[in-house]
Amino acid sequence: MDIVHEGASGRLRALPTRLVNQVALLANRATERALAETGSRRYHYALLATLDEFGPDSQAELGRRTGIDRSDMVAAVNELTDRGFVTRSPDPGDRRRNIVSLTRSGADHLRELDDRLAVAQDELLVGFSAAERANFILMLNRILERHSR
Amino acid sequence: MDIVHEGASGRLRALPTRLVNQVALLANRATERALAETGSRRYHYALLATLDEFGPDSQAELGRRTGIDRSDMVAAVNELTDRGFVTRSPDPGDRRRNIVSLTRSGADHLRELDDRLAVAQDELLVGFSAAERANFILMLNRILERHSR
DNA sequence: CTCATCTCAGCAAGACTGAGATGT
DNA sequence: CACATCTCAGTCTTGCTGAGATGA
Repeated sequence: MDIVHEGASGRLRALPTRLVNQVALLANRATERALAETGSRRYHYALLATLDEFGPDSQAELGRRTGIDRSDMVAAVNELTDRGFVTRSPDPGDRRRNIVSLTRSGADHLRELDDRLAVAQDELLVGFSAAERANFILMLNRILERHSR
Repeated sequence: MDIVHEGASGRLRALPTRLVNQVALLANRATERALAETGSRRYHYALLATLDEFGPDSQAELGRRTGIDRSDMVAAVNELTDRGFVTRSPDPGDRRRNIVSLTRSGADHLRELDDRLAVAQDELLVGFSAAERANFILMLNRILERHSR
């Protein structure tokens, strides 16, 4: 969908559910541009960032923390193991589980993604002061909090 | 994707491009619930609202105003004509064009969609004061304006 | 037995591309 | 000729469902 603003109807310009979608589209374009040459997608970043912060975890738990569906997790972890960014090994204490761990090279890759995504944030929020940006993040988090219970 | 907030990593909780996507997911769920029994989707609403505000228009122009792709416009207009909400007729002045017009019954349907979508907005923005809501809409519109040029 | 985990196959919506036919 | 419009066929990504196999 092309981002329409100038010629759009008043109803549409005042409809939060639509505006959020239009902005999400911009956000995704910026993200895709930022990650284009890395071979990674946003869900790869979510996985690496979560492993970095919480340490090795089962696929099910990673799904809960990142929002990635159990169905899509398999392929995502496969892709990261193929590139040497994570390892997958059976949990000795619970043989249903795979324990996914971040490798050194995965941590390096994560840092590169961090840098590139920072650019995408700046692109999306051009013209926002630090305070406005913080406020925007706050409002989004408030909505998510309200709906996560 | 399940909306994750509590257990998510700090990086992800502070990443606007991701937060916007998560909120868009909530927005879409609310919209789908709201429109579920109407037989219409959000792009139908965008079309009807645009026709109501700007009057009969060609498919190409409707695409520009709503952001619906030329490719998807054909089916969308078909669906609305099948339900009697719009009519499609050749433009006598430019025979490449189809002129799409809102019918009386389409205008009635639009009003019903308006009501239902108002509920979805309230659902998405529960707990927001009128001022906060206006501010949120403003920030989203600022982002869209910055990127539409 | 119930429940959790991992995996696979496949669906649906939305955004988008390429190309052809028609007409300006 | 270049260009705009409408249409069709098909792709890609993302979020999701259902079901089977394994094991706690």
